[in-house]
Amino acid sequence: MHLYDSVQKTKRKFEPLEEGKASLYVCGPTVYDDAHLGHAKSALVFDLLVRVLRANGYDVTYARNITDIDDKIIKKAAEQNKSIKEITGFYTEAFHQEMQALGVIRPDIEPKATESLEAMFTLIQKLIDSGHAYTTQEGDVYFDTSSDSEYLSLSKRVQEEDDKQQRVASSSLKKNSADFALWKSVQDGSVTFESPFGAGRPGWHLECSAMIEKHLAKEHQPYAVDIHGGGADLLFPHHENEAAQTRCATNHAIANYWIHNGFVNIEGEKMSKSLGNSFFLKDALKEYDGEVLRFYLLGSHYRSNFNFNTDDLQVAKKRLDKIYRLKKRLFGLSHNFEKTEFQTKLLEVLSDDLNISSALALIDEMISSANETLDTPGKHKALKKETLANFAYIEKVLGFGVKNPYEYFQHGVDPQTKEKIFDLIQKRNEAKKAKDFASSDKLRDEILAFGVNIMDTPDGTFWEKI
RNA sequence: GGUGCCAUCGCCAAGUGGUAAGGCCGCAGCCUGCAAAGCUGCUAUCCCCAGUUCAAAUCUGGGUGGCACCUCCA
Repeated sequence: MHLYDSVQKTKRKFEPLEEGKASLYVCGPTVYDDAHLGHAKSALVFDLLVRVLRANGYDVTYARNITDIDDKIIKKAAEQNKSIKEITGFYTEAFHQEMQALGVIRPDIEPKATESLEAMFTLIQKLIDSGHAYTTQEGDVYFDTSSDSEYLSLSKRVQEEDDKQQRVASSSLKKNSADFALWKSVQDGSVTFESPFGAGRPGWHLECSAMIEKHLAKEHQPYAVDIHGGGADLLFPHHENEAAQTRCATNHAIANYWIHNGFVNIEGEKMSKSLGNSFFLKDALKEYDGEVLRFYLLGSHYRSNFNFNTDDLQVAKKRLDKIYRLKKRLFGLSHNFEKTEFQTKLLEVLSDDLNISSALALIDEMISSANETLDTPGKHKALKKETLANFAYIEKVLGFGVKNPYEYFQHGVDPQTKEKIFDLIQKRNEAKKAKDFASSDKLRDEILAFGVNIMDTPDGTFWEKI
């Protein structure tokens, strides 16, 4: 398996610390608001990575954190006159539900900042003891970036030359402008956590380093985890700082491989609150089947920037439809899991830095070929079994085609409408039987008005929501 | 200003040295009462210029045009 390492900027063969095992830590959401399409993309990318690693036989330990200590959370709680826990609990639950709708598998470990404070204290103390951190007069603890000769090696940035000026300009008590808070002292009585360094709250970057040490890191390994992932924007400063803390506090680097997923833009514009075009996942899920969103968001390479627009989403749906139409042709048949050449090829392209486009091309070719054969007379028993086994593999590795095909095509249609459609189809079939095609075509138009396509097959008339 | 990424058919999008995958749209056809679905066939020489090479979309140099990050951010 090969993965593009966004720090070394090259594709590297994946060689885990322990043979047959893989550990993966991904930066998860800060739960102060609804998840947007960017969160979805990131979660989906690492979901795919975990699935492909597992398909390659790795015993994967997958951790994705929940940041539940944050200024924005505290602010929101104050605004809405709610407790921190109410806010984080609500958005964590919403996040979980939305992830489930997208078919994202739950991480093996989902650490929360509030449950990892001890690990953070340990890390801070180590950094203070080793001279990599200092306490200011205000009671804040900062990481001393000048004490780390490898600082900025991750993001390959050049140290700012204007440190002196900035120190004069700001009233900050930081030694270097790049220094970042490990612990922020809070004296105003707002939400605080007790610590050996006084009351306050931890710095964001520290959370991930601490959680990795607590849950994944092992003694005598050169790296704490095999793979560390997150959105492309996290490389600097978040991951740079994480790497610095871990490097200076422990005797290992934080990660061997770095994976960063590309950003989601909406209709060509960056998603942001200030632009007002934030596309919340919950809104998208009201309109589209979660699996369609999964298929669409996963449909182009994880590293490229993704331009979300509804036209492309419709195109993606059409492509996913093809999987389900063939599944309808095979509905009700049983199969054994047999290994096919298709599956080998599929895993091969996915193992090359998650080449989803090649994978989809293979799937389309497999579908066309199966349809072609099924269109010819005969029972095609072997082909059907093989195709079903292929579909089972696609479900497992890609999470596509996991639903009942009939239900999939009825997404978003309420029971009353279904009944009406059913009645109209009955009437149309009667008209057809009487060769009253004028009436049957008129009835078909009525059905079409519901946004529903119908198709006559040897097994009867079926309908699909367009 | 610093750092980095990208530029392939109308649209989406693979391919990092060996002569352009796949999907959508379009056209022609098979099937169908007609459709829909399915199937078949057709449709690009890879932003520009120069270079390296037997061979380049793929490497090098120079342009042009997009984009991202630079301590809120998946």
